[in-house]
Amino acid sequence: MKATIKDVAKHAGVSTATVSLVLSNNSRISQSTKKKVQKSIKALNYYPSKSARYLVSKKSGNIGFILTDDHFLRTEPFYTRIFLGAEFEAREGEYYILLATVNSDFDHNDPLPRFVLEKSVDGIIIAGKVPQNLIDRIITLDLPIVFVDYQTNTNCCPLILIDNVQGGVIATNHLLNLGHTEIGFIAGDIKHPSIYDRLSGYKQALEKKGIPIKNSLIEVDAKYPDRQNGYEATEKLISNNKNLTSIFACNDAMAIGAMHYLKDKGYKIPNDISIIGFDDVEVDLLLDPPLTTIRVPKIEMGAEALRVLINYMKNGNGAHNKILVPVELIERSSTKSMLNQ
Amino acid sequence: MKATIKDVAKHAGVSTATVSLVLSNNSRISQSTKKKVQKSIKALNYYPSKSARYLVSKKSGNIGFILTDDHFLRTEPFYTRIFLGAEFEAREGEYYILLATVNSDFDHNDPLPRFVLEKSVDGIIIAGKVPQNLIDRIITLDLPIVFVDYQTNTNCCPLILIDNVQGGVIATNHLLNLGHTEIGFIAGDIKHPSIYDRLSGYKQALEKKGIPIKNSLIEVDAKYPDRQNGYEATEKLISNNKNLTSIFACNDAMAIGAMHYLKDKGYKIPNDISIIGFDDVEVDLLLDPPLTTIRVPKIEMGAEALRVLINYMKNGNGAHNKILVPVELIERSSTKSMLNQ
DNA sequence: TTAGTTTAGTTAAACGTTTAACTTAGGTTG
DNA sequence: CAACCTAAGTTAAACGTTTAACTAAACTAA
Repeated sequence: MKATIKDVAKHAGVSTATVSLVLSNNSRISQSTKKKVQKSIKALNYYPSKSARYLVSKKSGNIGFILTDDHFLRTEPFYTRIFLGAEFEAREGEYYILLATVNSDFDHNDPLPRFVLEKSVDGIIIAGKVPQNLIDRIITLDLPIVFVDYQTNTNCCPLILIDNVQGGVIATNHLLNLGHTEIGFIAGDIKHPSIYDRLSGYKQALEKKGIPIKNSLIEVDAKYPDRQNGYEATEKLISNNKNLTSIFACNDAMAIGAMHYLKDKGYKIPNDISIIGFDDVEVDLLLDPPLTTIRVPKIEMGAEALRVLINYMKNGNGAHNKILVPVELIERSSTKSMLNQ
Repeated sequence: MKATIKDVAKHAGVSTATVSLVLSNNSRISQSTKKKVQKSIKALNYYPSKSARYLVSKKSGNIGFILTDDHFLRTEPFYTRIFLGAEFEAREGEYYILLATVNSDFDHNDPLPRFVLEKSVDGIIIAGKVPQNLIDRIITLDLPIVFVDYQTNTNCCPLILIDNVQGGVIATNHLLNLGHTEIGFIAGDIKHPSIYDRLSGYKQALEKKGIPIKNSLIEVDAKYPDRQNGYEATEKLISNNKNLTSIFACNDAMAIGAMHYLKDKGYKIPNDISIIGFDDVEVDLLLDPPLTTIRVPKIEMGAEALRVLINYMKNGNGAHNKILVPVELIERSSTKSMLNQ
């Protein structure tokens, strides 16, 4: 049978309160007693009952993690990594993470995730774009929430965001520095804040160099930034821009689609056309050529989200924090200089 | 403030015991009282406190889900789907699922997942191959466990397995029926029971047709069944078998690698060589040509694992159950008949 | 010496359920 | 009509913690 605090107390010859105080590292307990109690805890393999503990503290010890199921099931693990980052961070801590996926067309009579209905979480992480009406409903519950990789209009909660604008600048500058001036930009879902920001970065970088922005170089009509749409966007891009020498894809999935299209049509990468992606997903390395991209620290973002949430829960501060996670250029072989040709 | 059972009892003019009995649908309560209480529950938006409930029942209400992190992060979502299947199944039920990933080189002084140490789960699902010493240690805890998609030598727990032998037979028969006789088999990690079984199916099908099994057609030296190894295995296979007309890859990832190799070398699929995979992951449809494969019902397996576990936990039976989940042939365009050429 | 302070604990109530044991009012039997 | 049964509840203990309030001993200061 599982040992209880009473067993430990008896074993150590103290009261249960003392054991509890040792557990919470209270200074009222002498070193010698503390040692003694800790020995008993070890000896009996005692772990405090969460239920009993949370009963009195009125907490649940759980944190909810919400995202849409298609994000969770994305072919290239992106949100899965963010989730795992949170999981890693929670490993040593005192919280468990409960995952819930919602449908991406979640509507106002779909039920909220069970853990929020049942109030079994003390805080929530929302990852990626989720339906607005989900947010609206969840926000009324006044649970601490942090958003990761999604910027909502509600200015209520800490935000952990990729520095997308800066990423767009870095990617575009990389191509500019290589001597490219005809740089295509392909994306899906331009209303998505992240993608919009990447495009802004692209524009900023061009403007700074005094290069005019051509609309024909910007292909952002796809609905979703996946491989298939990358393929098709590239097709349009190429047919409208005969002098194109490089492509900045809003994410790696679209970049991969672009590579497929170009290969199919006999273009050599990077000799004919350079490609840079965004995200840095695992397969990039397996591609031929390996894809130059902007690395997003996914695991780290998940961990950061958890840290920020816990701090927010404990101290109540940081509600308006907006953390921009820096990105970095990962130079591989899909981009090449135009200069020394 | 959150409503408690006392609030409900007061609101409905009954005792707290009555409310509790209504909650558990006890027949001792009259219809009229039941209605009244349910109304109060709704009115107060009452949800029973898990902590209080589990305190007395000595349960945790949680189920642990364990897999290795590289499985969780597989490029093509496979275990992620199994997990999601369990999550879907748990949605309406009374359990929460706690995920823990372990390192694939987990060794005997790595700590067990926190939820098992802290005894915060009532049962465990183990998905995919995990290190044996993890299993050995976890098994001593006498928690109910079910394994999904992994067959361990310990004969202790319900098993949810893909019918890999049958899958191997179906895949091979498909190629045989199309007139192929030179069928290559590529795999990684042949010690993995699933892969071993798929090869068995391959052999069985050939034997049944009276076709001799040639070792040169079987390429199973890779360490892990991923794209890269699929690429390389195909290279060896081709160089050793000039008359090869078809390939059965042990999974889709290797099949995709094989397709890359063949395309790189100028082979036409399926005209020159037919390929069939195994798993049915999402990208198969995006390939050119779309990949013929053996579909594994991943979501369904996860759901089944949860159902079996819950039944095992509640009724204690089925410890030696071994559920073979049937697979089906998904015929797309990467395989083609040799007959009418 | 006395009153006050500090240290290192202990006591007991409280958290919100479940459930075995009890109660009470009406039947039903023989 | 006594004895028993049944239906529909109620009472109260128990689950394993935390923590505010208390205590007792040892020390300190005047």
